[in-house]
Amino acid sequence: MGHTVGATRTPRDSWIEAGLQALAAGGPDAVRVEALAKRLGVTKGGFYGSFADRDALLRAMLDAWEQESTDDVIDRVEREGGDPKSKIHRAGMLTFSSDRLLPIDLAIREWARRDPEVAARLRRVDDRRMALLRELIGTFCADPDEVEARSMLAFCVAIGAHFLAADHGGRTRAQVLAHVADLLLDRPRTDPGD
Amino acid sequence: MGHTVGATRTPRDSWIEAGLQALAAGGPDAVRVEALAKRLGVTKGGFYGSFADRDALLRAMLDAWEQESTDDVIDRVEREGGDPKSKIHRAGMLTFSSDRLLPIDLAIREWARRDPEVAARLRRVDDRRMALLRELIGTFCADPDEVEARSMLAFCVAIGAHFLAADHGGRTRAQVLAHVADLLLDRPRTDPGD
DNA sequence: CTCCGATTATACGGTTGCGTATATACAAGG
DNA sequence: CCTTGTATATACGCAACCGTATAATCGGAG
Repeated sequence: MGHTVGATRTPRDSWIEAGLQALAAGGPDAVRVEALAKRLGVTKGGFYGSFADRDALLRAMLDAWEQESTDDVIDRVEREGGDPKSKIHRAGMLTFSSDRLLPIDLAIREWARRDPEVAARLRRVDDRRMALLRELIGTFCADPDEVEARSMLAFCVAIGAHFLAADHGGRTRAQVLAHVADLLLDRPRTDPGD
Repeated sequence: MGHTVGATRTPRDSWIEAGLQALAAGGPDAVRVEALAKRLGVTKGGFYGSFADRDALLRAMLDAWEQESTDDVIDRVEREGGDPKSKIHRAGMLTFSSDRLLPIDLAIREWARRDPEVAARLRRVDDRRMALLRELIGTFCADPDEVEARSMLAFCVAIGAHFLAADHGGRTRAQVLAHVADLLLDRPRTDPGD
């Protein structure tokens, strides 16, 4: 009876990856089954063998993203070591400078404002990232309230810079961000008079 | 011959306002002519008397938003006076704490990432807001680079806080933001040793 | 009251997208 | 080579939405 394994011709992961690319490029509304099929060079015929419906794909996409942008990133940051400041930089680079993860992250942030289930997942991810930030900033800043404020600032800049359209009066965005990093990650100053 | 003015039964502004509400709630894709008509208690019949097509409505919505969130806000901030710090707070309140303008602003920010015309409008608006921030922060901070960095930080927090899902370890979001405001808007410290 | 012009309702054709049903093509077992 | 099970192509019904065409409706002028 059992003839073979029946290796899917276009595996489940292909749909997920194409879906994440579409999400990054055009938001949740751009994740359309037929468009993904076209992009993969097939028709939607095989889609419903791997997923019950479009919603199942969206959930699988969120699962993949959550995995990739928490465990994977944090593991790598911890494994490669370095001082706190360079760890923060590396964590930021891995998620917010990756051509792959950054657009997905931003799209999911927009999505989360309108879908509670997505918001819950984003909360889990952001909590882990903030915990990492707190831990690292706490190594050179004593006041817990100020640690929290600086972590919030660092996180908000990492995200907000991509939603901000303003110029900086001759300066490069990168130059301004370098100065911002100085303000947040140098000069421990917990209180005037040290 | 001229019989009357022909006052539109559901004026152009009604469509624009309904469109902005839909945009705030569901993004650009949620601005659908028939849905707005239903919301206004009419059918789409009269829509095409006020607008050439859906795109014309979208442009008119952006016009109205640009007007309302630059001139109107800035005029009011300047007219009501006060010290720089309270002006910044008032400007922030007017745009980023308004139940009306805030969701529209965030939706347009998402939209701008995918539509160059929207991005150009957002740039105009953000440039004016940043100019105001620079001017106000410049009143108590001497170094122009640091003024720029602090302005960037303030703006990024105002936006980013709404895209951030993390908790703050027992603290309220408002408490953290208060400490953030202290860091950014107090303690002029341009250099250690003043 | 009657007529007129502008506004809106209704009906239509075209497009896009989801999910299902049926038929075809492919890879491996016998 | 033929059988068999799975993956995919094709075709279908359904719904939402855009923009247009035509008919009904409303408010004021005469």
